[in-house]
Amino acid sequence: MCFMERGYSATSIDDVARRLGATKGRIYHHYPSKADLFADVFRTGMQFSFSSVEPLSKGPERAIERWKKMARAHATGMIRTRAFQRVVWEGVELHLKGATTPEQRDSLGRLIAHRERYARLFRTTIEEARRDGDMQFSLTGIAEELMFSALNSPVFWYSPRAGETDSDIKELVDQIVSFALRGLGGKEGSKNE
Amino acid sequence: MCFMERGYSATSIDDVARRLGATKGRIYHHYPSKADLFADVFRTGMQFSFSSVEPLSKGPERAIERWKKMARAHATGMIRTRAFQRVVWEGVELHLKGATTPEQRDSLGRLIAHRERYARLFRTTIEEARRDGDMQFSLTGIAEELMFSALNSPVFWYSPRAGETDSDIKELVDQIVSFALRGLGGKEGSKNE
DNA sequence: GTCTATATACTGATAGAC
DNA sequence: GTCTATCAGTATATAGAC
Repeated sequence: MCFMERGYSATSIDDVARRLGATKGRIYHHYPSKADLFADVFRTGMQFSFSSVEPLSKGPERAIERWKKMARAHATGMIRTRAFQRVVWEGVELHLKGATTPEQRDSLGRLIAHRERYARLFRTTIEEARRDGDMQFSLTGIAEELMFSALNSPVFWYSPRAGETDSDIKELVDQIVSFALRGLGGKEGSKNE
Repeated sequence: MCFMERGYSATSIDDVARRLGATKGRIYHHYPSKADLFADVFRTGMQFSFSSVEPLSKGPERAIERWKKMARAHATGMIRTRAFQRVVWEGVELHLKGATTPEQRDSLGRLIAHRERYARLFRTTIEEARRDGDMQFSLTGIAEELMFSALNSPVFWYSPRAGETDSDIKELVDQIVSFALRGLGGKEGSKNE
């Protein structure tokens, strides 16, 4: 499933096949419909994010430091896989509107549940940070939306500059995470690492 | 041009005509293509935002208070016209990718210029606030993107609750603006008004 | 100016040869 | 399992009657 890192929705299934170096027949042999293809891609992407962030939430550091690492990993992932993330965004917007066939309900349901589990990683870590006195807020629904809006935003506005290094991206990510942290009401303590 | 406040892209031109109470012929009599229709709608929406925010940038208050009013007006507008804004977003994403016909280049160019003027309203006001000592940051490109990401975000996550009052929305907007202000590094001074 | 066909092109999905 | 047709539906856009 490593094939598509650029985009398929709003680009036809013919395009997908072409990029894969094959034809539609192959795709429809594996997936009954385009929506199912999308669900699989979406799930793969979510699992990738989850498995890169989840370990960070269990580290030995203070909760706020764990949150910072998680947020950095998330934002960095968004930048690195932005083309993919855009497609996911588009697909979610599309399939959430379209009256999903009843048979695809639980497929969509599982996807949403997975996203919820992912959000919970951040929520519980922030709750710990609040108990540590490093955050003034608990993560209400709105605050959570605002936090992810900031961390996800580079998906839409980032575009690589010529000769950009990894350390440039690291600095970019630091700005994003700092913005979100300050926004949430956290203290921007010592620069670790 | 008051006709569409909900959505037209990804909903066909037939739908637009139906909602207008007419047929395709009329639309194609006024606009040479769907892209031109979109450009006109987009421009109208931008001018609406601009004309509601621009006066606020010229008030007598301290710059940071003007910025707060501007940000509140912007966020409130995003919530109130979220369906429209979603369509605009979708259309921009679509038309920015598609190899625009050379004849529509300057149409798109003017649109981008208008958006740039709008962003400048916020930038100059924040610059003044920085000189007043109320902001630590000047508004770099990244900070600007993050700010608008936060202020625009309710377009995607807000949905009205049953029995929601204007004052509920006001509180919501306050949370959004506070998040953005803190994120930018501003002091969250006295609650005015 | 507005409506009713209709041309043209593209998409998701299917059937059947190999 | 993979490819080559091909169907059916829908979209933008156009031509011509009124």
